[in-house]
Amino acid sequence: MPEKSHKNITCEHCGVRKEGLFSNLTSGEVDDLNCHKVCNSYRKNQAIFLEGSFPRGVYCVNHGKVKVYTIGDEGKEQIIHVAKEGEVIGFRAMFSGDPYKVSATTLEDANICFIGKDDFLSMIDTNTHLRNMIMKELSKELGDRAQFITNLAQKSVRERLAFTLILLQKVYGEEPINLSREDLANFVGTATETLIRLLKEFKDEALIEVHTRKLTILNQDALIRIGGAVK
Amino acid sequence: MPEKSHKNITCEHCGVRKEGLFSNLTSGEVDDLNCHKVCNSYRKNQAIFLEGSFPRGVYCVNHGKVKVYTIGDEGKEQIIHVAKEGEVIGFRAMFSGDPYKVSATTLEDANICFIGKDDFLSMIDTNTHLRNMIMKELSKELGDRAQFITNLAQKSVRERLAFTLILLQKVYGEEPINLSREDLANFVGTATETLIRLLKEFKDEALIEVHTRKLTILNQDALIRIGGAVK
DNA sequence: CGAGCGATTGAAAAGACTCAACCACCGTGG
DNA sequence: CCACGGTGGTTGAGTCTTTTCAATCGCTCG
Repeated sequence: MPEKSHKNITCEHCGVRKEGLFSNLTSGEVDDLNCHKVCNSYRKNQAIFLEGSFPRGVYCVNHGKVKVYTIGDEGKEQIIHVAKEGEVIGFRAMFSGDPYKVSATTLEDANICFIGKDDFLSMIDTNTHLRNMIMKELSKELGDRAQFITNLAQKSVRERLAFTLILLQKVYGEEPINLSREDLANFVGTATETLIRLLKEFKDEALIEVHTRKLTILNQDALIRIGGAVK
Repeated sequence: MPEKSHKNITCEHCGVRKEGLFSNLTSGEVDDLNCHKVCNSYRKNQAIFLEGSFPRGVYCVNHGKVKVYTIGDEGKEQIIHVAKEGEVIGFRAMFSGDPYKVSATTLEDANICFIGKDDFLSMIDTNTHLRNMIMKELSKELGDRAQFITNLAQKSVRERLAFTLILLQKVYGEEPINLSREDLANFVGTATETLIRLLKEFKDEALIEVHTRKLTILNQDALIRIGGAVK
């Protein structure tokens, strides 16, 4: 269970709303959203929802990074996406009628607001703009995953690592990338040991800077040359 | 350019409509759809749309199988999905505002109806049921791709081939699976030679029957044990 | 009949994984 | 305060899967 936040955020003043699904709402719609949401704070490595369970609503990340992943047959995680501030997660399951096909867990301490399924769906029903944003987002993610699939099938681990670092840079922005080696390996789709060896290569080639968990990209162009551009 | 069909299909009598996106329409809605669609026939290996081009509408497969794929950096195809009769393809790009992120090409002679973008979008706007079907379908595909990603990252080629055969059996139904070795390899995500060797293994183990291009599954349970179930 | 494409086979090489050991750091409890 | 245990990170060696390259085969089509 998430613990109650001491400090509730109002959607109106939410600094990260302008980026995501809930941007461009009218002030009435923002009020509506605000009434229906509940703020919760999460500790690092706390589960938000789990594959196989039934969805009760959607989660809007106010602060902190979140990994979205599936568990393979051998119990190994495959990270599909790292969500940042402003992103709404778990809405796919609102429409499919199925239980979650993925799990979500915080990568650091986080503030995440919850909007119940009924409230969310009725907002969608009445708000054309929001609905279009959702469909656009579903479509965008579908395209992203097509590229992810192609990368996994056709690129070497070295290439995929370069690609993943470029992708993560977009998530972390100015801050250094901050993931455990295991999480990074589970995103790239490789063994932890292989990942560590390749990170060292990149460090030796002065493409990245490594401070324990914190990775900084030094030569973005070279990484793009290795891993290909994010489409 | 697709050639004109000699025999137009009417949506009302379309035998494959009941399965897909356009099932459960009122008869008025079916008439509406019928007025806006254009029937085309395609030859085997004919492109329907290409990655990078701008979408003009959606395609409803009336007869024939269609591969949906991306082209990797080295020019190699990665098949993402094989669409069968009744499926609507290319609708993702209706909402994203982007050009196609995937290409689609017929795997055999096919009849495919076209519905223009404006007509399609206005149907969505006015038809809640259709809209819900679309959102459900987008969501379902997103879940499928999450499993695809996990399989590629974590399973061996042998396991992926078994999984892919089970998947393709659902597409081909009673008929034998009928793909070139190269297409099958590009779906599994492996080299053609590796695929051929593994097919022989499966044949020697009496899991499948091979007649040149045509593959029949003899032992479904064993393949599921090897490759895991389709979620 | 010859060209050409798809399918097949063999051999060698490369890439990645596994396993095992070791290190470094951190927080805890004696 | 320090020993202890645990977790996450790192390294090395060996193995195995998979790819690559090259050659051959078989069939269809013009």
